[in-house]
Amino acid sequence: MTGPPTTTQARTRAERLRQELREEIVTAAFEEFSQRGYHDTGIADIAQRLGIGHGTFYRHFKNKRDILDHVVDGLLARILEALAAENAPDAVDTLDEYVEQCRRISGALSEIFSADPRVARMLLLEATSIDAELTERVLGLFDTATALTAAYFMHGRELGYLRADLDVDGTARAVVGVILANLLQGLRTPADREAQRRTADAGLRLMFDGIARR
Amino acid sequence: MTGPPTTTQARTRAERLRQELREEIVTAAFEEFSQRGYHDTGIADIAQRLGIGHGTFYRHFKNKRDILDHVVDGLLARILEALAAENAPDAVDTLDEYVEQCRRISGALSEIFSADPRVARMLLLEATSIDAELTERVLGLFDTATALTAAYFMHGRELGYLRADLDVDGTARAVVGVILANLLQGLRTPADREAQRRTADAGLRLMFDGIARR
DNA sequence: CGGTTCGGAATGGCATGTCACTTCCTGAAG
DNA sequence: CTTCAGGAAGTGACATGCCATTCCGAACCG
Repeated sequence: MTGPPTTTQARTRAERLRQELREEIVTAAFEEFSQRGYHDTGIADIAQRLGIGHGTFYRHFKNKRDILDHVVDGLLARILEALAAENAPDAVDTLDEYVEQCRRISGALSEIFSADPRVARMLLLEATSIDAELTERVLGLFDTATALTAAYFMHGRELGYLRADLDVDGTARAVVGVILANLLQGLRTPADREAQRRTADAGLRLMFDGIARR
Repeated sequence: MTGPPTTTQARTRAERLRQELREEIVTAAFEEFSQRGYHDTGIADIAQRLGIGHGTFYRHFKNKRDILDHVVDGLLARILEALAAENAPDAVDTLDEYVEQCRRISGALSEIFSADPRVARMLLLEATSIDAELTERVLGLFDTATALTAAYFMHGRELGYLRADLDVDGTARAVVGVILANLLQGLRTPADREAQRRTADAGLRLMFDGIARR
């Protein structure tokens, strides 16, 4: 009935140490995977980074694929948490409020992605090519983002501050594409935060006003 | 000085046959790589698909990585060709003409990507995780697309049919993101061409007019 | 018949996962 | 407070299987 606590506090000192090592392994694996790539990383590399024997690794994780899941779990959780925290389509009643809300979401995302380009590297470049199940989880994240966006659009269209003829679903997908463009910018110019901010701003402006002269 | 002809016509019958087989191998490799993934595909799989011994493979290509380059070369060439064929920023003098032009480009791209979802699979999901050089080539394609788009924007801003305060570069990146959204849609619903057309339309509309009520 | 191409058995190297052994920790008993 | 026993965690040599690549006898062409 108990089972080993995962995020919860561990009772005994030994348990706490064990838990700590587990997390260190996940972190080390993330670093190796996101930099060398999954296939070019050996269990030995992960172990060596921590100065442990690679046999020890297998005391904590079933196999290489298993830890990859844990790494991705952590990243997806962080992202979903950020999205969920800001999510409140019904609390937005005017265009200006929605712009503000989008800025908040944009900020929360760049908090995650700009702060560490390896996150985008891992999710966009690596995790999409391991197997169908993992690819599905990453693409599923995009679907989730699309759905969240679509909820805002639906609300805004009803309240009349968005175009009446807005194709909610198709446009939501396009907007997720704009977010993607920001992640790519983060991959291209990891150091240049300023460029990232400008791309984000341009994306937001495009989203609301388009490119045509009014 | 001669070197083996690649696209050119072959003199002798043997050379022609050899050239044909080369192309068949590239095609077979594309099919395997895009479906199973690069790492899960063995040279033997490619050879078997063609009913040749896998030793024969090495008569035509240096190694596994080598043929991957040829596969990607072919795909990139097709895409760049399509983009170059439609490219003519200076011939576009009004907003309507630019809309029309974008529709053409969008059409040319879906000609390639919607017709065969494996192209997007290969480039977006597989090719980004092999090594730095290949990743660079794929991301470089996005940069090229961004540059082409930016040229149109510059022109349109000068002629006054696009917003005067348009951030040319940042917005171009965002628009490439919208294109990316279309590719993802193609991956998600490969069979549903109608959904893809709707996403493309919504993307174009977003690009020109944004979501806000006018 | 030279020479060229084919094919698939053999090779080599490498990374994963196992296991028998060692080390360390902890809690209890003296 | 010290000692000790039991068990948990750590370790890295080793077994295993896999696959890219090589190589040489066979088939085939001209």
